[in-house]
Amino acid sequence: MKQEICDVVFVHEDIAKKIKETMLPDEKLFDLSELFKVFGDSTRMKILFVLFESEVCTCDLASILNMSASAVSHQLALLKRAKLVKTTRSGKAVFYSLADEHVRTIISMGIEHVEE
Amino acid sequence: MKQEICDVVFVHEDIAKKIKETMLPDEKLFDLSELFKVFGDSTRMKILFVLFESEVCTCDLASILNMSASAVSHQLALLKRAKLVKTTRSGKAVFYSLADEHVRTIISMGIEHVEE
DNA sequence: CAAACGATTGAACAATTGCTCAATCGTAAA
DNA sequence: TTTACGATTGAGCAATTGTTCAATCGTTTG
Repeated sequence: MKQEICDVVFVHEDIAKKIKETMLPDEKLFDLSELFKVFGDSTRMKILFVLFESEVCTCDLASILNMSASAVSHQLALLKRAKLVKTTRSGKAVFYSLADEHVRTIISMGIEHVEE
Repeated sequence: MKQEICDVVFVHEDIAKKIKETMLPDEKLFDLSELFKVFGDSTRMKILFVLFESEVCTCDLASILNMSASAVSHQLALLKRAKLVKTTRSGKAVFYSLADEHVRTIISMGIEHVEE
């Protein structure tokens, strides 16, 4: 039925088949989009940018971004779940930093793109 | 010695000041997150991945992704607004392809990351 | 020990987002 | 011109998301 309705689908069915074969599994495409999603919020992007510059505590982040500690903490928890940041406790303060060079690379790349 | 207290806000005020100075303007950080946001949805990621492989029409995309043409078209419109894809009309069909090499690079990078 | 304080957490709420459905547009064939 | 069909669009709905608020945790200090 779909074949009758849309000749195009018919004409391109072999292409479609080839593409389906080279497609990454849905799960990987999902993971990939989930990764980008974490960078896709301006609050988190600001946080990441700050951490790109320096290791700071929740309190400082809240101050720098002019947000509540709670809001910042919620986003930090999310970033940590996504393994983009890591923590060190020092007394009452918890210091956050970027998890690895990979994260730095992604941020750098994004900045380059935006700076164009 | 990231030391005691959150007088912290006070103690780290100079750091905060420095960071604020090196911060990209909010607008750019916003644009940056908006860019990533487009990649941060699995439907759009699938579409982009298909276009990474080949130029295809809306109808083919719908077939390949097993989605309604309407749903696909909505996402394509969004991708076009973000200038990640471009179009060519050929008769009744509209063919979509990635807008430029930059987009390919971002996708490649993401795939590499996920393939690890 | 109790108080102070930075950080975290869960519930609730508003805003955003992605899909469906129905209507419509644009192009080509009858 | 009329019909067919791929594509697009807007309204509406459900799911998701980001923030606030209040309560609580963990550590240090009095």
